[in-house]
Amino acid sequence: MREQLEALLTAAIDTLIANGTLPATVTPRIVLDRPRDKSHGDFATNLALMLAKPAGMNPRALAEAIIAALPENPLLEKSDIAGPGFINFSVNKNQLIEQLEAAWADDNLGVPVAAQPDTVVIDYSSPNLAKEMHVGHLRSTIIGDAVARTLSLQGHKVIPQNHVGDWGTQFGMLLAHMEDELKEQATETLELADLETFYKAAKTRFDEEKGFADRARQLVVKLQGGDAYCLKLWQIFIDTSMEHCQTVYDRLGVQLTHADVMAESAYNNELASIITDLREKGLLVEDQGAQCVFLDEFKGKEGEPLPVIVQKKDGGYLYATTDLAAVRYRTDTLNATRIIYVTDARQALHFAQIFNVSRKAGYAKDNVSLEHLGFGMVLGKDGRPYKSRDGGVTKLADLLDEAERRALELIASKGSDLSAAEQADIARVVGIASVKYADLSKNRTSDYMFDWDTMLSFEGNTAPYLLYANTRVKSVFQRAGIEPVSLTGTIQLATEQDQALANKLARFPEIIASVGSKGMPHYLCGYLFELAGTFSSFYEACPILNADDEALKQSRLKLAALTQRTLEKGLSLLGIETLERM
RNA sequence: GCACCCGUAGCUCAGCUGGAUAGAGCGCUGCCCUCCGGAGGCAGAGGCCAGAGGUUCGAAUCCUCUCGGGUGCGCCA
Repeated sequence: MREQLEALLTAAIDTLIANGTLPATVTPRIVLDRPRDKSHGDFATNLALMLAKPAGMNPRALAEAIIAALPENPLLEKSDIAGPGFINFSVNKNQLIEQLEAAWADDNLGVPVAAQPDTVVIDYSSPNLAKEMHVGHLRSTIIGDAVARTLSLQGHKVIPQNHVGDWGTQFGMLLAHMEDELKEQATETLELADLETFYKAAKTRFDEEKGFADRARQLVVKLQGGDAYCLKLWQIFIDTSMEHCQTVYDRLGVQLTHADVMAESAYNNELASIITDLREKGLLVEDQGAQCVFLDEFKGKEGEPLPVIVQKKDGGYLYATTDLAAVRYRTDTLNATRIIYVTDARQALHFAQIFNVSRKAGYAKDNVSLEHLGFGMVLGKDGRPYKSRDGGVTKLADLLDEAERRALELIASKGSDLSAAEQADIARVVGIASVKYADLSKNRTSDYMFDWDTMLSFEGNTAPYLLYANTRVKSVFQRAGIEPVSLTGTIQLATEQDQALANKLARFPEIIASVGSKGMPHYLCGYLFELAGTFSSFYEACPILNADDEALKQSRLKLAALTQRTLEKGLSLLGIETLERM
């Protein structure tokens, strides 16, 4: 609907340029607002105000000209000029109904399939396998998953890449500690029940035990030199750690699988050629023994160009090198047209540099979009980075346990008549959903405060509220014994509330479009919350099963079913499971 | 020192590429249960959008400066 109107306006502007009303030099962005005030119509544009100056016209006169130049169309009921020169559009009611009927018949609820699908590589989660997943990995994992799902729905080819850290220097100390543990256990397989404990033990020995650190360094060199024994130990560790990750992904309802893993180490064989290539392209400069690419766009402490170091003076490679190799692989081999990185906002400079070098080296041509979707930190109620009670990092598995435990307490306290098993399952869904939704509903770019009470509340923009709203709509159908698919009548907009709900439902596709283009899942959360609220008002004011006549009843059932499907689809795009009862 | 992000109601947060009277939720106050799940609905109070300039027909939004908070900046990732 928005797209249709944008097309109409583009046509109108073209007409005005063709007939000389507007200078050919203007290339206006078509900006359409959804006015807050209903008296301003369904859409509004400030085009006339923007173009008044270049056209040398009075804004209101120009607005009239734009309206006159709009092609004949069934979409608009009327176009009014308001205030200094806004154009307010009212959409034809039949068009609104038609759109909803189309959405009704569509599994994707009217979300259009991209005309020119992108091949989107989305790099997210990417934990360091040396440790167990902790809160720090939560945001990347679930934001990335939500964006990936949204892009898939839009018909893009999505290639998730879990760029796990499996090759850092800390693997030396882990291998050294592992070697000793294996000797003690006298087995081929190592029980790594608690990776975090194992890591801490190795770290302690590295810091305190004499000789251990040296052994660790030697093992790194041997490992990176391809020593079979070291590789074997390393592989055992990596496999175990990956299994831990997969368990967390499965619990979180994140779609990542083993097939999406493209570890750092997978690029090992490419690193030398990256250096050679950069040198051939004249981008490489040796500085203090290190191989660097200097970028004029980035200034260092003294205002001098900042280097990106791609090879250390000892010959070792760095994460910048690996990231460059990854860009090349993603464009050359995966044919990406869009590469998205969902990482901590603190890595903004790093990615700006990588993107810059990638362009200069030709790893990413102009037709490839490189995007860093940064996100803020998870803070505790004290405003400091979120920590567990003992002050250490919180393991993700523990966090999810606590979420489920708290959800179960909450459900039990409501006095449910459901069986213990059902309650446990509901608690699982509600607990996980609450953690994810609390995160996804916040603006990605800012830090947010992690607060159990708020996220588990049934009031406000929370997962429990939306899950409840969804089941409540479902219950209308259960009570009436009606299958939504059996509904026959067409939608009618009998009252203000029917109309308000219809308008809200019709906006779903444009919300999806903005989530997909900006990688901002919180737009969808805000929309779902508004939709649930609009439904509540509708539900309060409009009898459904007791509607005045059968046609109205059918219409309202259809609006209700559409609301339910939209909620469920929206939540599924966020990677959130829904419930039949709660 | 330089760079990036942030500062919106008592609290937690929205505010979509500048747009019409700055919005939610919690908390607070007051209404609404002969009615499909009250885990609701309706209404009210609560704001110098950190501050000062500037650009514009129009600024929470863009530019400059100040104050306050966070983060990053050549051989970790």
